[in-house]
Amino acid sequence: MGTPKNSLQTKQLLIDVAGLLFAEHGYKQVTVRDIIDAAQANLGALNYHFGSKETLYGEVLKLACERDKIDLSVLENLSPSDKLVSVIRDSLEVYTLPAEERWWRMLIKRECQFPSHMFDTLVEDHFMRETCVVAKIIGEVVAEAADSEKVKMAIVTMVGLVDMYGLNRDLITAVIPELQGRVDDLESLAALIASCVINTANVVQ
Amino acid sequence: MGTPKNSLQTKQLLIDVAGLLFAEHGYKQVTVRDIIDAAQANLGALNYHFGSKETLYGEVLKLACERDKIDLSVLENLSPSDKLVSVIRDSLEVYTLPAEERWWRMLIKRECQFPSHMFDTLVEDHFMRETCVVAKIIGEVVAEAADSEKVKMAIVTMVGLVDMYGLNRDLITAVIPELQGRVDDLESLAALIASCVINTANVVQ
DNA sequence: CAGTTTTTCATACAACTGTATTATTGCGGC
DNA sequence: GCCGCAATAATACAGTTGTATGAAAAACTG
Repeated sequence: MGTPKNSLQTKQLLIDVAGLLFAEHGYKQVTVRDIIDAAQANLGALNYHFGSKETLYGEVLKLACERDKIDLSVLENLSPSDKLVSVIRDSLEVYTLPAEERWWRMLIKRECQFPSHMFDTLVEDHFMRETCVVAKIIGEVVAEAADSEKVKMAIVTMVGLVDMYGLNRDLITAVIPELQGRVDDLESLAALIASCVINTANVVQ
Repeated sequence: MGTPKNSLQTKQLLIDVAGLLFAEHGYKQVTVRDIIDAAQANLGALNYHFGSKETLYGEVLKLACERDKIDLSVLENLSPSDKLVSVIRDSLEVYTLPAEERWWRMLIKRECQFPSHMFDTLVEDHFMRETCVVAKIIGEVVAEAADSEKVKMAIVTMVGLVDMYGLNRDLITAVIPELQGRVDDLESLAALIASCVINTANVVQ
């Protein structure tokens, strides 16, 4: 027996498969046997590479953070307000992708729903950075300092609405089926959210 | 042995304790032994009254829906826009209460995060009804029909922002500690959210 | 090719989890 | 006072879970 594939392949595959499963069903709901089955690997392999389920989760979350970084390259040469709409649209778009291509975002949300020992790391290494990126963009649009409370509140509004219209799109259409077309129209949705973000910055004093 | 308290007391206590635990840690994370320990009851009692953990959860969720209904009595004699702000403030206030007095809201959110076999019931028996109540209030404020898509989108914005500023208040202050004062000022927060709700209805066409 | 290291595999194990079983206790009606 | 019913208690059990072990296979090194 023992038909080892490339070691790095197996390790990376385990992380990827675990990420998908953790994101979809939550950490506790997924067993190590679910993971090795989906990865067509062996219990020993998981134990060998990671030692424990918890350690595996740590590596999964680290990968998720890397993949979830905002892509700034597409924003060059855009006006401030177009940058904002673009960032929002891209963020919404993530939720329309098949699960295999967006598990990292889901996983990060799960970590916020059930904070683990990695939560503080997530805040410091990921959210802090991403928040700064968004702050600069919004600051330009509303002509305020990026570290002003107006802008910071606007960020919160943005995240809240992106989560609602993106993450909870199934909930929305379950309760209000007539909105199906609305939540599918990412362009209009992004414009709507952007206007609420700007509105927030204007209302806060 | 066997020092039975009043039967209804024990059953109700189990539901209440289970609700608190399920809401805080999630269904799967809580074991039946956690529940009976916290309720100072016995495994047999749980099995006798409910037969299974899943059935217990069903009763817990049903209770949660009852307790989460919007209280309309405080809204009489208020102007439409004051009604809206009042509903938002009350909804935000829930998240400032100690866990024992707000587990029902948390539990309902958890059901949305990890839908169980009860999800459809939750949508039909709870969300549908609550949505209609809010729709009427918003409809009055923006002078649109309660079943218009403008109003329906405004509801989504409202829920999204209440969740963000309420449910995720710990996340907000972890990432942006400077906003501590902002998320504690429910009155200003309610006004802010209301303005975004109205803005949504105006932007949507 | 030989020797070493890395990786995989099958299996074992103790702890935990939901549920069932059986006996025991308290209470109301006669 | 006693009998039937409702409720509680202690224990048992089978299935699952995360992790450990040791042997086998592959990959790498010289």
